Amino acid sequence: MNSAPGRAAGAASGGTYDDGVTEAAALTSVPDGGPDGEGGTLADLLSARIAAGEFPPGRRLSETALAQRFSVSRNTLREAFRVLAGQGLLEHVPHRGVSVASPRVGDVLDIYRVRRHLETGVLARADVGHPSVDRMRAAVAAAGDAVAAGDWAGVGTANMAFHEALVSLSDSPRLLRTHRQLAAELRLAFLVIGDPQTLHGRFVARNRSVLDTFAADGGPAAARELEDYLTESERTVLGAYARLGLG
Amino acid sequence: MNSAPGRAAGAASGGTYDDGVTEAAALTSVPDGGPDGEGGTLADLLSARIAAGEFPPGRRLSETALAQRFSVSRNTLREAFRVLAGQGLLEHVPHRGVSVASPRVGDVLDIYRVRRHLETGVLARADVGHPSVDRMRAAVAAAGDAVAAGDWAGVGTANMAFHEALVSLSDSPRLLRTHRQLAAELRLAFLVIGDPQTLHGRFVARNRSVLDTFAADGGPAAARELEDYLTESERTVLGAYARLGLG
DNA sequence: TGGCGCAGATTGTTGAACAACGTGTTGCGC
DNA sequence: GCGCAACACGTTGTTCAACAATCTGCGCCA
Repeated sequence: MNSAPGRAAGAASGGTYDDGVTEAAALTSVPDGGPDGEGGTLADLLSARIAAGEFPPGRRLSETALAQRFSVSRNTLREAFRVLAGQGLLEHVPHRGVSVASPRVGDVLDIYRVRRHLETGVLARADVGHPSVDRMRAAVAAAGDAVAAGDWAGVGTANMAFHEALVSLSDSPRLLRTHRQLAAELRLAFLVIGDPQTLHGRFVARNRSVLDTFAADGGPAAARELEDYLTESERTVLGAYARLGLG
Repeated sequence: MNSAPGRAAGAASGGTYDDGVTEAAALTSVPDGGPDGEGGTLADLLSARIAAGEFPPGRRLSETALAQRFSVSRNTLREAFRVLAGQGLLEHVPHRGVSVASPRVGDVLDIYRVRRHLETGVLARADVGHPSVDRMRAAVAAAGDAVAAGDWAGVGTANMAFHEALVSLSDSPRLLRTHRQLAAELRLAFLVIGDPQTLHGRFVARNRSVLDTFAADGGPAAARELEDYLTESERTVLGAYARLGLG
């Protein structure tokens, strides 16, 4: 997977982030322990900015420019780069710098393969009375509200919260960590496509349905439904990639 | 400075690594592309040393001491720390430094849970004609040779090669990456116990058996056998932990 | 047109310095 | 003696300036 410069989405060119603006960010370097939110570390801040689309996939990140931008030293920034590269959010090529990862078709295939493997396995073995079921329910409700409000970004985060809660059914920190990384990478793929409505809008009902099946008929039945759901989602993403000429 | 007096062997237990010895390591910072081996980056070098038991689990790693030891700057070392911490090999507590991760019982449980989930799932869906089957066979043979030679470290690496080849059956880079990290963490647990013969010796025959079942009866049957195998391995590790008073 | 070499820009790394934080110790009061 | 606050020390966090190593783009020449 050489770093073919993902010039994918047209959005890449527009973002002139290199205007002389410097942001003074309050970085504590100590995790604030909050359950969610962007955290206090530079890596978390960068991660949030990437997820927000401020640095589109494929964008090259200059050390000096970004260091000035965030009012940190190059060395500190490089440490954050290593963390994010380890999470698959950044691609690091020695002597050629880092750029925001730009998932290719092969990556999308792999991500969905692992997601299917992971999520269906968890759901099939899960206990219907697990506390995370409430979180799944809350996420479904939040997604519904967001849809009603036309807040597609909110739909996206609620959708991700649903699947994260689903993986939490396993009570496995490592499974959850792996899934978080997958979700972050997948979000990059969504940014490549750049059409949140098509991507997330159709699946809020499916989330609810999976949850209902889980409550009524148990894990294995819900897992089968989830597998179809994920495959359809994969097809949607791949279709969008093909339409963009990234096949 | 290029002496490199290789005092490796036997240094494991006492581990007074803070004698003024400085090792000049040839670090290229560009991955040498080799399929195995310790690679050229500082992070890879550190990782190999940790795996070799030179820095035992729980050991605190002083920045200035290690930087001198490897003849690198503190900043460079800190970048390597971030990489390894992202892989779960090091624990990083802000303002308190990094130490070699020391898996607790809960970690062992989680690692084996994920391994079962991952490896059995892969094996159940795998194709009997997959090229990695040859690698599995080679690993089994290598393990047999190592047992015959009494080379328990060799048995351990061959065992790990077997399971890595098994996961390769999925053709999924991300699954493979996750498994590599799990294996690295598990190796730390083995270092905590420190009895390679008991841990690896018993399982070479089981590897061969799983492989034969896979070839003869297909993936699902082999997966069932593998699950029992992993559960027994987990029990062995947990038993050793309990015996050490780490329960 | 196509390859060559050079200059500029960027990354990789170093060393020193200081700030911020944790930790262990000292000394005091009780 | 015991508990507790102030202090000194060591370590980590971060910055800065500099240089080496490497990549990239451009002009040049055949």
